[in-house]
Amino acid sequence: MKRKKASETAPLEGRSPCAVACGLDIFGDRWTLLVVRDLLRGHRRYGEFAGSKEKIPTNLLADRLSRLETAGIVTRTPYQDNPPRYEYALTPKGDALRPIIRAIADWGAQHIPGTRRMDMAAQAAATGDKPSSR
Amino acid sequence: MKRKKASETAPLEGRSPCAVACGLDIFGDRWTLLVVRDLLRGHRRYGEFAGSKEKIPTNLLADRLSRLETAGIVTRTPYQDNPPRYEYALTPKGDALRPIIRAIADWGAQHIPGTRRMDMAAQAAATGDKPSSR
DNA sequence: CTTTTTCACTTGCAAATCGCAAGTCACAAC
DNA sequence: GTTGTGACTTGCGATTTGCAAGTGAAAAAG
Repeated sequence: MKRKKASETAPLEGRSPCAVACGLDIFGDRWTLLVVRDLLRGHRRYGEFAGSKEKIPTNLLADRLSRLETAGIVTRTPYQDNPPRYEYALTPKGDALRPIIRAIADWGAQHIPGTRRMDMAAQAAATGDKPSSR
Repeated sequence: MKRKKASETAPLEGRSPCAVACGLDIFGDRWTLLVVRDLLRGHRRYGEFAGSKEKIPTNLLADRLSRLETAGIVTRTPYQDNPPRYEYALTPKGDALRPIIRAIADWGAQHIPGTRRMDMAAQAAATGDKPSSR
């Protein structure tokens, strides 16, 4: 059980006072922002994340979810007691990552051939962007 | 000597057609976007990147620079012949990463106590943002 | 009521990556 | 000629990945 200690709003490592550096300490890896992307798409349960086409290894999925929880980005609430099952949701702090995902999706769609922005629920609504304007 | 082959605009691994996933395959790690940040700040030479306060290990710096080069995000041009010395600069594709760095800086400054957005040269000008309004 | 599935994770482990320290190479300075 | 500087490379132990298989409990199937 990795649910050891969160010591509230942990100061993390903090390798520098730079917001970019510290942000990357939290989600700078190949999987974390992908589970955030799935959360933004409305995924709530372990199996839904594991079922995404990128096929995250289940041990990493469990690890990333628990890190995101201790980082205050997702919440983990039981939706059934026996056997204990939880569902995950973004906190406001997690939802605030949306512009980052958006920016990455924009860049990728424009600069990596063969990729496309996939539907992100309520994407336009949340940022006030017009679908037809850029 | 990691300068092996770039095979033009390589199709990369491409673990899915998702722009976010493929973007993360390129810069989804703790250091890559940090050197992009430094490039946006105007850093040009190896020593300048190595001198940033996050203290990237030099072997990783060399590796990240060559990956960024093969990804078409930075260019490496000699500024002296003997001994051969190069300087690095962002391509347009690399400069297009600016909104991502911006989004991360915004998020970090707002959600990670003790961090702040550091000056990013010509940040406002490139995005049409007003420095005094937020 | 016994067997099979499903869900949500763990565990094991080989292979890849990281990060620190030290080394190299060529010239420039002292 | 000894030291310094810039740009890397090399070694290597420690950590992290990623794949496969296992676990536990209930729900569905036979």
